[in-house]
Amino acid sequence: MQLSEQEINRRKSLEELSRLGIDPYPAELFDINTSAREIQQHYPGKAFPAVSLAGRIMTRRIMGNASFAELQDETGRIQIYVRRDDLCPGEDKTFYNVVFKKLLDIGDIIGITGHVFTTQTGETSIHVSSLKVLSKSLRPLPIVKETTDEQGNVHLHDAFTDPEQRYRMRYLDLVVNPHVKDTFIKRTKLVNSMREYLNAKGYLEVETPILQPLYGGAAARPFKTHHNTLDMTLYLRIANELYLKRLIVGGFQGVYEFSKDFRNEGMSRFHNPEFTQVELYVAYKDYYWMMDLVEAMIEKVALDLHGTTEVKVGDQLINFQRPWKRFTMFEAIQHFTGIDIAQMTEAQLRDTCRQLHVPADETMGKGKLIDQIFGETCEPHLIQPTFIMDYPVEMSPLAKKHRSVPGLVERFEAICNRKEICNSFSELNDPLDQRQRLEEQLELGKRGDEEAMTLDEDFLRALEYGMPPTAGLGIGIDRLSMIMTNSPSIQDVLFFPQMKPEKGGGVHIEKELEALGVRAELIPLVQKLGIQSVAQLKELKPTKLFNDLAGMRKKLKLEIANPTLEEIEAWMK
RNA sequence: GAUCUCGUAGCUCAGUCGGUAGAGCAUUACACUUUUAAUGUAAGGGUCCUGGGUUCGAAUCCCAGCGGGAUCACCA
Repeated sequence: MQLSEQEINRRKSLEELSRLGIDPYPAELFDINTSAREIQQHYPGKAFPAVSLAGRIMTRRIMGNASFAELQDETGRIQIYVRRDDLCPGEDKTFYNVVFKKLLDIGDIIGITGHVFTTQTGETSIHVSSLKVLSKSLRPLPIVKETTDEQGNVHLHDAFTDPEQRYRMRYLDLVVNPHVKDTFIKRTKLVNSMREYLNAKGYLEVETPILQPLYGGAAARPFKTHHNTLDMTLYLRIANELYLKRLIVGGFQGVYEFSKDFRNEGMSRFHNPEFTQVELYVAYKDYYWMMDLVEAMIEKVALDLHGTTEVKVGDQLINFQRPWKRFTMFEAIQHFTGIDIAQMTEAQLRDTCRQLHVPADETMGKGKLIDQIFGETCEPHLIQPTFIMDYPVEMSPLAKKHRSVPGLVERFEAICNRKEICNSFSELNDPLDQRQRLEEQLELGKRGDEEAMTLDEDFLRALEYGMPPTAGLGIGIDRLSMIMTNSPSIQDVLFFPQMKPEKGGGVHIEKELEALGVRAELIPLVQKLGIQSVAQLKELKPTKLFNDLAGMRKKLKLEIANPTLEEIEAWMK
């Protein structure tokens, strides 16, 4: 492995610590009796004569025989004041002069004891009486500094902002970018808030299979895997709808599940291959009832997270206060375009698309055309939470037919900040109608629609035994978290968003090169040339590699013998 | 998949007309007993993403590729 100068320094410090009899990774626990936040909030109202806390060193200001450093724990930062003669009351000043000043670095984790006081500059600080190394950090931490100008604005310096680095190394992002932690804490609060709400209503939180023999409940391409013992194909679920409905058939009155679902589709600012939904099914209810529940629950979430129903998202202020605006899809289209499409035939809808400059093609049926017009002309205007009701039947094979309007289903979505945040129906519980709709989906599948639903005979069997009228709901937790935390990308609300694999970096390359007969002293040179695999090496022309290696040796001023061309040709075989 | 854009020190970024590669922080050394982006002095650190082309000469201009980001398309 190629170590940077700073990494080498830190490894040397590590050895030096061991030599001085200090275990850089001690096994025993370190007792903590407070936190940075607790001290910051309660001092000086409350005295802290004997604190013990632990955290990571984030800044250091060393001045001779006294030093300041900032310690960061889970709750925030606090300054510590370290004096030589406190740490080393006797003759031997090694622990301060060598261990603290030289062998510790930014990023190291230490535990301290001491008392809280206020410095001359007014900063609440801990006067350290003892210090213990808890974990030595071997890599330099990207240091973010902040200053506050006269207007009180905070400026960041050397911010760790590269999105790729932040997502790949979320642990670092969390250490150096404090607001990131807040986002994820809010996300968890959001889930807890919903869970409280649903539990208070007496609904049962359940778990259903992630590995499913048939994928259903949504229209999406699945991830496929294989079970060895059963020798069968299994799919990662794209939704859990069909399993939760089976539980309603089984007699539960309300069931819900926070579920990771998986869809093998494009990735974007709004799409990650695995994402979280909460799905809820309640017997003897319909979609109007569910609208009331959604309003109430999301309003509570906003209040729990922000203490108000108003949430700032980008430059919009979104208000989740009940009641939300309600439109049928036709009303929304009429509202935003002035055109009433309720009675239109397919041909008329196609004309309307042309008139409104909405892209449409010949494969689109009536339902798809309506959805297209809505998506193009209405969705971009829907900032405040709005319910859109009554969708074309073609697009909703699991929703019950509308009680009064033919061709529609009893379905609604809540749109907020131009995006769908939930989807809900009066669930289809007529087993014959359901079979027919799924068979239509099968037809679509045969015609090449990769997202068409499959036909799950066991699910239909369950419906045939009888499912009560039921209202169902799915809420995208990631999308809602984006809104509730003012995050522009789904990657900001996922700890570890899916990324392309990192390039190269195989640890075994050194051994493989050795096996080829490359001299040990030349291996770092080969790596320095950016060669990360044997295959890559073998693609090069021997003469080029020869030149490059010689050049690199010269550049690095290494006192080693250049490889000969014959030597290199031998590697290539 | 398309378009735009970026790639320079560990980090954040300058780099003029094509002419010896820069700053701050970080690192190393020394000084310093209340600092807070500590300070002062000194030092080390670079495949200027890769490959090709133009040129006496390329971080800089041209072409291709790789990687990242953004926008769009796809995503009931």
